[in-house]
Amino acid sequence: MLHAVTEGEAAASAVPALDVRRLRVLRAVAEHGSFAAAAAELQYTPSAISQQVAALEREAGAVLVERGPRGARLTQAGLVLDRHAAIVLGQLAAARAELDDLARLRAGVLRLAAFESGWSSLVPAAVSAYRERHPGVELQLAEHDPVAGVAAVRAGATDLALVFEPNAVGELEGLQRTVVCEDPLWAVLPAGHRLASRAVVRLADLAGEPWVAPTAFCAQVVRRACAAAGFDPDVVFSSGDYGAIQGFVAAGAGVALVPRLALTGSDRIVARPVEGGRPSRTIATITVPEGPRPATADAMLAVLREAADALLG
Amino acid sequence: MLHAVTEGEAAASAVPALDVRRLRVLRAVAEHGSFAAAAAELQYTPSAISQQVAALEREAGAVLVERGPRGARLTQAGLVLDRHAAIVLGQLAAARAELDDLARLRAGVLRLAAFESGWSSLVPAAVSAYRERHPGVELQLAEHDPVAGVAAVRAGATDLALVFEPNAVGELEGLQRTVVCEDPLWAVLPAGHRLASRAVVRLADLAGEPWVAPTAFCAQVVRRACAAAGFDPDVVFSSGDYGAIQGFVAAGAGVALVPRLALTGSDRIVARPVEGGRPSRTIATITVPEGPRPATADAMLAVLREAADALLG
DNA sequence: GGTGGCCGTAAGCTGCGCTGCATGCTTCAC
DNA sequence: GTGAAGCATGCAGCGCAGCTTACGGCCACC
Repeated sequence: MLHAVTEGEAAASAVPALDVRRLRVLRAVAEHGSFAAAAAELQYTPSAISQQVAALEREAGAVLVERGPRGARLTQAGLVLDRHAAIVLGQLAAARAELDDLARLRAGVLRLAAFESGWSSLVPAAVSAYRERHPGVELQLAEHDPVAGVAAVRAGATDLALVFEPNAVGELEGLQRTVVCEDPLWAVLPAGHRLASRAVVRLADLAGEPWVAPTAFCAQVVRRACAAAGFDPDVVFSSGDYGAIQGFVAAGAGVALVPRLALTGSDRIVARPVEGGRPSRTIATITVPEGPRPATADAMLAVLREAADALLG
Repeated sequence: MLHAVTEGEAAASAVPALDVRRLRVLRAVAEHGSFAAAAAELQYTPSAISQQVAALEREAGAVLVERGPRGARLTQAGLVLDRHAAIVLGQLAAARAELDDLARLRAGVLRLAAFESGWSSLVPAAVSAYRERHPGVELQLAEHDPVAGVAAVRAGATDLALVFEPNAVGELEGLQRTVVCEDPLWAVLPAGHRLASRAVVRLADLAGEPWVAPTAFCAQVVRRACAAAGFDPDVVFSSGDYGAIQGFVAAGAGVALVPRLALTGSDRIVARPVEGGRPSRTIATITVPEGPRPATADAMLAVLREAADALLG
């Protein structure tokens, strides 16, 4: 260090900081009325107490303890410092308690970002279970598409992003991805459709139908499935919302592939599992790695998995 | 130490205390957003910051800082601890400020115990000047005879005892005595007395008079003065209160010796200096020694001396 | 007048915590 | 693609804070 000593350093050396360990010693002396008794409580020798108090008096710039043959008693300055010491030590204890609450999920925050169709069943079920299990944790919920969700995690704006795949998210460098479940795509047909009576639908049988397809991020999910079945769907309508898509199907506009967790259950449509290839989207969570990640996020991941298991049976 | 390790100790070693110096480091990291910048502010090397934060995370039992290639960012636990750290450090600063106020007499308490006749002129004058000079200091006043005053100082119940001598106070072991002034004894005569026309009275001339004398602690003061003048006063009335004594004299009951600071100034009596031997009582303060003594007491001693000079001038 | 309890000082040793340097990683510029 | 810069981190080394032990002075009590 070649720099000249700054004013700050000079002041700091002239007025040394009050050492909290020594405040603890002062409190023990005040409580027990003698250096020897304080030493016994703190598992030190009386000599150590004497040195600590002397050092604290140097730091405080005042005599804090009146020594007598019958023990020790605090001076006015000592009483003042003792009062502040009680607050400081109490605050440190409060800090430790809150850290403990955080670790044990009795307190804290979870900021969750989820894609739109997650809100139809998975997220509500998980949030409800989470609130019941960890009532002390504050939940802050937001809707983000996968790309925005990952960006939010990277920016520190959210703790856990629920995403689906395939998506347009690029590299996950420095982040952690954990699979929640495989969400199977089911064929959705108008109630009177010729294939509506079948328990299972082959995707190739829908090759010639008019299609209602999702837009934007969800588009890839359906397109890949159809490509795997060997055809390119004839899209007559499209929407970014699976609810709207199912509405179009109910109106007889065409057929669709919809993730099971996004099904609405209207009686004007039928939803059927798809055989051959078992098309699905993957639902996963994105977080920062283990260390910096809050415990509230791990707990939410567990709850999300349980909710998915329950919903997908 | 043969005792087994107690639970408290085991817990203390398992959960080390949060070090306040490290909280300062955490705050700097939070403020500047990187270990390197925090190191620059605190005049440390980045390595030291890294080690301090690592140690603090061990103490806290949680990861506090999310390290990235673009700097560092606090985790939820880190933010919680940072919030508490702000309070703790603020409280320490407040403690230092209050100690400083105490040393500079902008705050604090002075507990003053004074003998009865001190209240007639000396103490009111001193208290008035003290309040004006140190308005931040709280004054707690009590009346105590010299013996009780010294006992109160010894017990820590008062900071400064105003006493007179001679008195019945024994050893002052471990206490400090400081003379405020010599308070001359004046002869007090009824307005029409045969010696009332003299500017100065010889004590021996009053040997044959009927006397009004003080009782208790003040008795010695008068008895010694008369003994020094070669006679034993013929006491016809006595009272513990110099005001009452002067009332008796005004009523013509006899003559008296009264300290000048206890004179009332009635026009039915005359007070005259005494020549030969210059009898007096000594007014002094009793305190604990220099170190433990609050600065408020030293200031009061100075004010008492000034007030005495002004009154006796 | 001895004895025990109190606090204070001196000497010595342990361990914390700093520096300095080298390393791995990422980002940016050319 | 490659070099330079910035960041965090691990390791060796060393200074110093702060503990213990030992001893002394002081006072009260027996």
